[in-house]
Amino acid sequence: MRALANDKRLAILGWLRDPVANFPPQVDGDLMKDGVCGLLIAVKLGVSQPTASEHLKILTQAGMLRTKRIKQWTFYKRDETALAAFKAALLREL
Amino acid sequence: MRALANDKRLAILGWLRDPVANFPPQVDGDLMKDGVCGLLIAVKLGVSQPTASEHLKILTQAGMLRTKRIKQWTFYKRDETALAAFKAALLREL
DNA sequence: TAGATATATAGCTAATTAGCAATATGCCTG
DNA sequence: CAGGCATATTGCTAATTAGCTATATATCTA
Repeated sequence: MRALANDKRLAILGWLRDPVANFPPQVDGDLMKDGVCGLLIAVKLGVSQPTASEHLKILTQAGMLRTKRIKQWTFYKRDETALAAFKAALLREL
Repeated sequence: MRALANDKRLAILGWLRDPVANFPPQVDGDLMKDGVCGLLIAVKLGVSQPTASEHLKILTQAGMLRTKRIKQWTFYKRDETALAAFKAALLREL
C-alpha cells in the first residue's frame, strides 16, 4: 500500500499501462516488450534521475514493476500478474 | 491512498467489517447500527486516545468512515458506499 | 583502452507522519 | 451546577519519506 501512497509512483504505473502513448520511441529496447527506460521516466516525472530511480526501486520491490537490463539501460514494465493479485487481495480484504 | 498506507488504519477498517466479533458490547450505541466507540478502538489498537483519534480522523476525512455522536461518545462505522467506490476506481485506474 | 552514458548508491536537508502528554471542549449525571 | 468521562486539540519529539548533489558502478563505443 505504501508504494501506492505517492502521486509520482501512481503516475508511473498509469503511464506504463500504455508506454507507446506516453513515451517517445527508444533505440534499444522495445517500449512494449522490454519496458520503458528509467531516464525517460525521470524526465517525464520532472525529477532528478536518482529520485526517479528510488521511486522505481520502491515499485519494483513492491512487486508492481519488473526490470530488464539491456546494455547500460534498465527498462521498466508493469507486472500485470502481481498487480491483478494485489487488486484481488484488496477487494477481498478491504 | 495515503489513508490506507498505515497498518493501524488498515486494522481499524478490518475490525469494523465485523464489529460484533471484534469489540465488546457497548452500553450506549449499537455496535452494528451506530458503530464502535473511539476509545474501544484506541484500546484495541494499543495506542493512546489522541493517536487513535488522529487515525480515525484521517479515515473519516478520506471518506472511509462515518461518525455518529451519541451523548459524549463518537461511534465509527465503515462507509461501505465510499469504500466500494474507492475499490471500483482502483480497479479501473490501477 | 578511454571516454561517454545510464544507473545506482551515499550523504545530506526539508517535509511529512506517528506517537505521546497535557489540556481544552462537550456532554452527562448525581 | 459540579464532577466525571469521552473526545478533540495543542505542542512537542522521533521516525519516515522525498528530494537533491556528488559520486561510484557498469557497460558500451570509438
